Amino acid sequence: MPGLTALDATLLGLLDQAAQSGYDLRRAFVQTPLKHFSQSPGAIYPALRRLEKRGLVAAVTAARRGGRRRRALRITAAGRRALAAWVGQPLTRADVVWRMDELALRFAFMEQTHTPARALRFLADLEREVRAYLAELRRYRASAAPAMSRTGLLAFDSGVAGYEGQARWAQVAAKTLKQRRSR
Amino acid sequence: MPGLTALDATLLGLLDQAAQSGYDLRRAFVQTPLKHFSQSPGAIYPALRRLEKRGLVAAVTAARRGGRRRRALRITAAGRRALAAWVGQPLTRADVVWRMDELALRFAFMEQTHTPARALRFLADLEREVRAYLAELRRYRASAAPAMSRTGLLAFDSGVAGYEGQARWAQVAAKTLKQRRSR
DNA sequence: CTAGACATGTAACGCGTTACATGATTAT
DNA sequence: ATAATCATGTAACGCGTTACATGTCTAG
Repeated sequence: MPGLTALDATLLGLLDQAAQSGYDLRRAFVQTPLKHFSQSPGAIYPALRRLEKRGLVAAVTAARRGGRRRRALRITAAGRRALAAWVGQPLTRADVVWRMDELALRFAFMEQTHTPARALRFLADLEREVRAYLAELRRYRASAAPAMSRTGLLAFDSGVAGYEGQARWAQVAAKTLKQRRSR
Repeated sequence: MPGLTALDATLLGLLDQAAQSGYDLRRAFVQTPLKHFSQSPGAIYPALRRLEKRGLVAAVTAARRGGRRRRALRITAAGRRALAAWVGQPLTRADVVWRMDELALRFAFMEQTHTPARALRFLADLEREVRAYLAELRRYRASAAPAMSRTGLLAFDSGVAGYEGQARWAQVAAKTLKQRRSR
């Protein structure tokens, strides 16, 4: 069984919240900040087909309510397991370097698939990995800065600032989760 | 003439700094934070081929210095024009939503292709577009927050914090460029 | 003379994007 | 009757990733 793409996982996560049609899902992508993760029907419909073929989603009795035939989809037990596995993957340095936005998605769906304690561990792992990568970036900056252009250096610093923000966010998010948990 | 991918543009930008071989370029990707933008030879070599076919880069007399044959490449006049056009594209909302990292790249290479005044305009455009998008995100948050899970909301806030950081960075970078310019 | 670093590639595969194509229903 | 909206797709195309395949020079 191959893994899930970020789009696959997002679709599963939304279907886990409520059964709905491909059109509803597409609207959720287009009309909300989820648009960041795709919005073209040429990606969403084929992805749903693949998920159906793998048994991770299934069609529910097609109600037709105005418009054309509606094929509402629901997530299956196997689908929930696949989503949980995707969310719960070990957090690696590679994720931090290449897939930071996917990490945010994984955290967003964590409440649907894991315990709050697990979410806290995710945040601790994230902060650790991000700070380790920050140290690497600062070492690189110290050695390469003299040869870089001004705009090159500023662009680099923008990336560093982004990771610093993520590290801070992980701290604050952990604190928030703990507070809400104790009440 | 089709556009350039981010990888195409990065290769052109590096070759604009110094003529070098595919292997040198690949090393630059693997060993520096450029790794964020790819590192596989299966992407870099085909991209170089395409650029050569389009006349944007050209081989220089192949010196062989240890190892195997080395095909050093240099950027052509057409290549510099293509790079400048890529860097100087109008900055759109779509860039902010889907291609934030490419915007950083464009700014990084801006000193090679444009005047400092143009770099300042880029930063002003960036800040304006990011703040406009932030307003949209906050409107969405206000309406959708009640229905969102705790981790979902926190993940959303991480994205908001990221964009806030970018807006602040654009301000600071502009100030820095102006200072260095007046001295 | 073998191992490893140097240097350049290719083949298979999957996915996403853009652009287009329908068909049905509601509003004017 | 026509336009717009709802709803679901497909086809072409390009690109990137992973994994593999060489060939050459240097160090031990």
